[in-house]
Amino acid sequence: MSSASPNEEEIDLSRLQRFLGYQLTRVKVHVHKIFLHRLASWNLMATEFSVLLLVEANPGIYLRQLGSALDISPPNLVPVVERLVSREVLMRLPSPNDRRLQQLYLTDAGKQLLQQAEAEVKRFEAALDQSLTATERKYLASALKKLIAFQETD
Amino acid sequence: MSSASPNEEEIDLSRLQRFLGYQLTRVKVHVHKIFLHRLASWNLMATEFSVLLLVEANPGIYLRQLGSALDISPPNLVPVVERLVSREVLMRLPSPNDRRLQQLYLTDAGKQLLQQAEAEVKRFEAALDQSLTATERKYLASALKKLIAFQETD
DNA sequence: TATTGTTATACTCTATAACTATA
DNA sequence: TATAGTTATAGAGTATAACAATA
Repeated sequence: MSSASPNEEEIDLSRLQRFLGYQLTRVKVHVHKIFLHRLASWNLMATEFSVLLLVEANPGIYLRQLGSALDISPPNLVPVVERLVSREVLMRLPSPNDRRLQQLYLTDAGKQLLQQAEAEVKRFEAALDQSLTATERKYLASALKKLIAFQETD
Repeated sequence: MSSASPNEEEIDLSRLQRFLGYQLTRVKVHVHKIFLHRLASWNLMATEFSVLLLVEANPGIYLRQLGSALDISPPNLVPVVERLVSREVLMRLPSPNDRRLQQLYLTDAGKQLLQQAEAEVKRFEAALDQSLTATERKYLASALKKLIAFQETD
């Protein structure tokens, strides 16, 4: 054959791959896809899983607290909470002290859902961990901690 | 004061923070935000920057090749390419051998834009690198390489 | 038949402004 | 006035089905 299929030809990715930002994006997208596939049985997205986990760890948390913990603005968090309330895994109860506030709690169904989903996530995380050496895990953790604290200098 | 503002109260993030997938997502989002802010002067988004870089590194590349290199499906890549063509930084030329194919090239304006943007990205990447130790850089790189190759076992 | 690029569509995520009800 | 939650809206990313032109 004189002309191969375009997809089989060699593409030079080196100029892009040397950027840490590019690597982080690719890894996040890749890991996120497998994560979603694992959670698909419970019809949960990553954000929804995080919301359930944080509400169980912090019963009575307010929407704004949840949003700042997850870096999601209140307008963007409302539909997520709304979906979970509709599924009856999350409850919104008005705060007795301040009627502007809504306190969030898991329902019994929500606790059961989270228990199963978290077990699956832990299996996934164990597999991820096992793909790395102890040294890689150690310095990956410290590097990620520094990168999350990275701020612009100018 | 007997009741503090909700946002000032302590939220327990520990159950979430121990997950590598959560850490990766948070770091990616954080670094991506600063990256976008740096590129804002050139009115470029991360995907657009990647497209320009890959096209310059691979003149005449086809849309499908570009898409598989960036893990973006053809329907989702078309509007990105369209925007860049409208800005006259990217050119689409029909392939002489196969009239279904469109070969992509940078215009002179595109080359100039990329040169400035890439210099800015390199400054950003240098600052990122400087926030890490040599050991962290080394094992972060090898860990990310393994994670991008991670596949589901079942 | 199979493939490239494209159109259409829908859903999620993100970002901003403005509204309501409470304080 | 200030704040919590909400509504509305728009842009960007992601996913799938289907189409026309070409091979």
